[in-house]
Amino acid sequence: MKAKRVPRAQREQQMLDAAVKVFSRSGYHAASMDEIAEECDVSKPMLYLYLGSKEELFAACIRREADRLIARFAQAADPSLDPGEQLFRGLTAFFAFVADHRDSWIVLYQQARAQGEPVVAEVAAARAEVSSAVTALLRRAIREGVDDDVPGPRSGEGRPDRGEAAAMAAIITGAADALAGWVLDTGPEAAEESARRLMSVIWIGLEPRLRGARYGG
Amino acid sequence: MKAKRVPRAQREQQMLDAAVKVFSRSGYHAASMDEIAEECDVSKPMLYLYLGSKEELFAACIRREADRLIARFAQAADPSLDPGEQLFRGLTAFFAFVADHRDSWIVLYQQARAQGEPVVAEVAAARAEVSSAVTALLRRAIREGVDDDVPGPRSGEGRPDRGEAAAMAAIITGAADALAGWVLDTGPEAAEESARRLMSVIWIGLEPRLRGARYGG
Amino acid sequence: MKAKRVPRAQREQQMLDAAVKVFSRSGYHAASMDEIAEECDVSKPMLYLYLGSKEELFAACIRREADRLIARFAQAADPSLDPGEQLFRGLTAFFAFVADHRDSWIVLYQQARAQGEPVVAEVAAARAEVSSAVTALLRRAIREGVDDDVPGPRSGEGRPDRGEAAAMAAIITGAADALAGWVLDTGPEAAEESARRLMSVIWIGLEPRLRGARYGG
Amino acid sequence: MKAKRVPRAQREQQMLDAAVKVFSRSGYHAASMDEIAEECDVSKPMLYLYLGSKEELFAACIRREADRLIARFAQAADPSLDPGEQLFRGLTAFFAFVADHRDSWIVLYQQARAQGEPVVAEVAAARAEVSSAVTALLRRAIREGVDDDVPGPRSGEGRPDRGEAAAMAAIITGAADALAGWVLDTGPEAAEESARRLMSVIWIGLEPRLRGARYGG
DNA sequence: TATGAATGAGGGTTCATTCAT
DNA sequence: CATGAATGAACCCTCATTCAT
Repeated sequence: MKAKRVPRAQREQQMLDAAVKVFSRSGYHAASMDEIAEECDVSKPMLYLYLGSKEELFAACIRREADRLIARFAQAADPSLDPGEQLFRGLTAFFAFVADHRDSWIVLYQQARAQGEPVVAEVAAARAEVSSAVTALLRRAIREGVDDDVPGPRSGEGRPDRGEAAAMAAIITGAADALAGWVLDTGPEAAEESARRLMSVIWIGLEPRLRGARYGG
Repeated sequence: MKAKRVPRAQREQQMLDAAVKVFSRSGYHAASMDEIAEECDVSKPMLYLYLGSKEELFAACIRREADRLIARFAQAADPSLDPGEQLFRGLTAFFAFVADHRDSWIVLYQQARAQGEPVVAEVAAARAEVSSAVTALLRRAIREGVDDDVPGPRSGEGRPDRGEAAAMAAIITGAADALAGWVLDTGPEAAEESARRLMSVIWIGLEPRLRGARYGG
Repeated sequence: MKAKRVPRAQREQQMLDAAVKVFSRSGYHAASMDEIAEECDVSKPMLYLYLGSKEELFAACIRREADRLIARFAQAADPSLDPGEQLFRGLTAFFAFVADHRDSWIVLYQQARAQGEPVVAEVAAARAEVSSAVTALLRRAIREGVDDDVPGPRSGEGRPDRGEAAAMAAIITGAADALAGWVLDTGPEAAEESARRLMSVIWIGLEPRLRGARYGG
Repeated sequence: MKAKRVPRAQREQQMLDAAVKVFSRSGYHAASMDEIAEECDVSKPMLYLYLGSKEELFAACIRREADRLIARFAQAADPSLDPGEQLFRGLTAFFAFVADHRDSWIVLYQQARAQGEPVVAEVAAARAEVSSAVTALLRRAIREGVDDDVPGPRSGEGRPDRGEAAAMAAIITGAADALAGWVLDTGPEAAEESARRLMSVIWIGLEPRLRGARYGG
């Protein structure tokens, strides 16, 4: 209908905005390119010209939103702080992001998991990046013994090996994702409050664990 | 090919088996009724006669698999045990289920989340049931003070209110789901080992929390 | 609209009939599957179910029509006859086929040549079969010296080598195709008349050539 | 990229060059205006400004290439020579043209035939011009008795009527086209050699025929 | 109980073509 | 002279769903 001239770079962002909105609302498969095109007041051929295909469009969404999320987390988790504080601030940033970008997070968390082979690579890459940020944090914590003046096994059988950090990262991100979903479902609360909730459950157990304590002796 | 006469109840189970397999392999939308019909060697009209529609078929899958999962969990989490042991055994049962019924779990965890409005109700109901099992366990723990001979605030500002148990349940199930996915991706391990991993992070923190301790004071 | 039940084998033939008609009328690219479906009073999904894709449908047309044409030619060119008579009868059969199956021939001759890579293989195979029938005939003629009681170089520099027979076959089939087109454009005539026209130009020169005579000494 | 100012006449030739290349490579329908525009480093609006539409562009290609081909043929077939020599030299020029302008010939011969109603007129006109050059040559030959000192029926029942010359022209051009295609497929050879091949089959028979001889008495 | 035959509807993709600059 | 931005219209293909047997 209206044919307002807009430079390419800007149009692409509009398109991604619309796509995230629609993918979040309907899911990847149920979303139609017509719907997305209409959402950003552009004809379908423009979508294809700029973003290539539905699949590539979805991948571009994932990439953009994951980058944003990671940036927020990384910026908040200042490495000069001690690990617990880092994680707390990172999680606070994460919950703030979810509250601000509801749609982005739904696409990343709910839609991204369900796709088949073609999209999975991009998604896996994005999620891996998130996880590895946390993994890195945990590894640093393990290396440094969390807190140098606290006694505990510096190394030994109980001490979590470096590979286990990945499992812990999975646990933490999974727990954070789930809590974010719960907050979305039950009504908003301050990001700090959510982060504290999670830390209260996780960190209090994680800290001893990092020093080698295990459940069940 | 051949038209073997099979009683209805049995045929329905075959159909559900095939559907779970195909939904897990291709995802809800990408899965076609043709594919499912072929998988269980039945003509499409039979599928529709017995299960109604694609949506209803999916809902039936969710229902059956969720029931199985919950049954396993409930059976393992003997209420006469103390809460920590209950949770440990429940999680062990859960990880064993995931290992045994890979497809079922993929459908429940990865596909179910991504669907749009029509399917979502059934899925929500199923997940709610899982969560409420855990929530119930936590509430009992809170009520009983976890462990009666340990000092701590029986009730007070720090004490988690009954509503918060739901948030904790979300955290635990989310963490368990994520860890299950991690195990599936990185190679198998004993269900007990996974459960211990998770308990090591979660329970050591959860226990004090249940008595009122919070992160950050 | 009408949903008359017709067994598959028969429907497939109807579809091929319609496809040949439409491809001949509009050309491969301009022809739409809708058009073809309507022509044979069947819905598009049936076309795809039975014939696979537009490309495969076209290939199936080529294959069927080429087989028919070759069968007619081969049946007429009784190998017990002498080569000239064989060729004459074969050509007569060819011109009769073109007159009877105008559409088939248009698809084979005019459409088949113009297609890109994907279709080209099937077409090439079909055309090769036609050419090789003629090539075989010519080779036999060369081997037998055409007519044993006529003097001429049995073998020698002037004698066409076996490879050259392929060039001659190309010439003959090309000439026949072109003459068929001319007849279609200028009005019908008896197949025998067309064959005699062609033989008058070609065979009178071909016969000496087969014995080694060349233009330009 | 860069917007070099180029005078119209020259730009049009560049466009036709590019169009011939692309049409030959992809076929008329599969060729896209984008592809053509890119091939000659010009924006699409310029194509439309100068050449009008895809159809007109194709017609312009046909016209230009056909003119070139006819010019080569006419220049070589010096009317002062005797008909056989004329045809031989004309064919040699033709085969040389095909070898030099592979793309042009593919468009003229393979693509032009397959198009639907709108383009067909231009193509028919071009082909008619080619054929009529040969027809004129043959008519002159018939009128002159080919070779005045050779006995034969100057006129009579067997003598080919003037209309039949068109059929012969069709045969010759068809045979030449087919042989050109065969040469393109099987590897290059001198244009003279191809012409001699064709003359060896055709002319040796054509010459008597022009004097009234027919196959089958 | 069981199925081969059939379709309405809609999705992704591409193309020739035109403004506005 | 030259173009980046934009679109209406079609086309190929697939799917959930239903008759008629």
